Amino acid sequence: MPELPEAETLVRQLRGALSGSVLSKVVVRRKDMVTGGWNKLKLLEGQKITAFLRRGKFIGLEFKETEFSEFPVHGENQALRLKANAARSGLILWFHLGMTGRLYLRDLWNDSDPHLHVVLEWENKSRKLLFQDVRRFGRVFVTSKDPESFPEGLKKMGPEPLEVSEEEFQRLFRKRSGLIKSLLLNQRIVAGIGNIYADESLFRAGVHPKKKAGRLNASRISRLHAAVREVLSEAIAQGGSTIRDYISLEGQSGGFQRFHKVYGKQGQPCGTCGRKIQRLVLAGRSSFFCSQCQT
DNA sequence: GAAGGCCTGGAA
DNA sequence: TTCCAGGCCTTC
Repeated sequence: MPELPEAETLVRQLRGALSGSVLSKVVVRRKDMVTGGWNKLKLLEGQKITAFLRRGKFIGLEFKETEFSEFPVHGENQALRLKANAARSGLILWFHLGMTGRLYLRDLWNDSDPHLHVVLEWENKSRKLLFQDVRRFGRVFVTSKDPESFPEGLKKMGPEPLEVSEEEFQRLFRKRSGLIKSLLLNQRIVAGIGNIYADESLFRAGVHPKKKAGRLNASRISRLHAAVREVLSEAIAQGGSTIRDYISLEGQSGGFQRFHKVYGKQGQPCGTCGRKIQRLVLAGRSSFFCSQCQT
């Protein structure tokens, strides 16, 4: 459920709360939540955050070795040399929140919480950054700054929907045989859209979720492009949507769920035409739509 | 293109 | 007790 607007909200709040902070301690409480070697997180201890990134639904904290430890490492200690080399190019700590992942700040953490997987402590800061995930669909991992080192999911991700031009958007969906909603959810085509914002965007664009993309004419794809951008921008302005699990860095709920027109509203009247909102299952997920307004 | 599996808590 | 939520990957 944390989709692009929720990730963007968290990134903005992280930027406000942790800019320039030095990571003093990493506690990995559940190693299998970290892909590609949990001990790589340990390399980040002593490093300073230099940038806050978002790509699709992924949240990235970019680190750089602090000035003191930037001195070249002499001697035969391989681990230290590797650490120094890695640090020189810059490392990124990535989070994907899956469905129930949470990233938030707290002074204290509960050692008996089985869902608290990673704790990050900061120099001169009492608050810790906690990564919690009940259903464990989320992931944490470290890469270098070089996109070639990114895992497939990040490397092959499609363009950002808030940046993609209309021409490119047309190209992405034109002549495709797949169902439009499946394609919207496909991160390799366009990044960051999940079930909620796919349904809301399709409603706004007046497009039925089971419409084959290739059957949409240019003006309808154009309308969908605009709808996606509007829905995502408005959701960001509202701090995302909280259906059940999502909370912001400060533990607040999002506000955009109040503006949902179809998601989760099966049986309720459509705000535009009054017909009952319907639900169908597509690619294993619920799809909510208005059969009158969406064709 | 569909379906199953991962995973858990809460609803039916 | 069973079912359902769904991001993402694998398998058919």
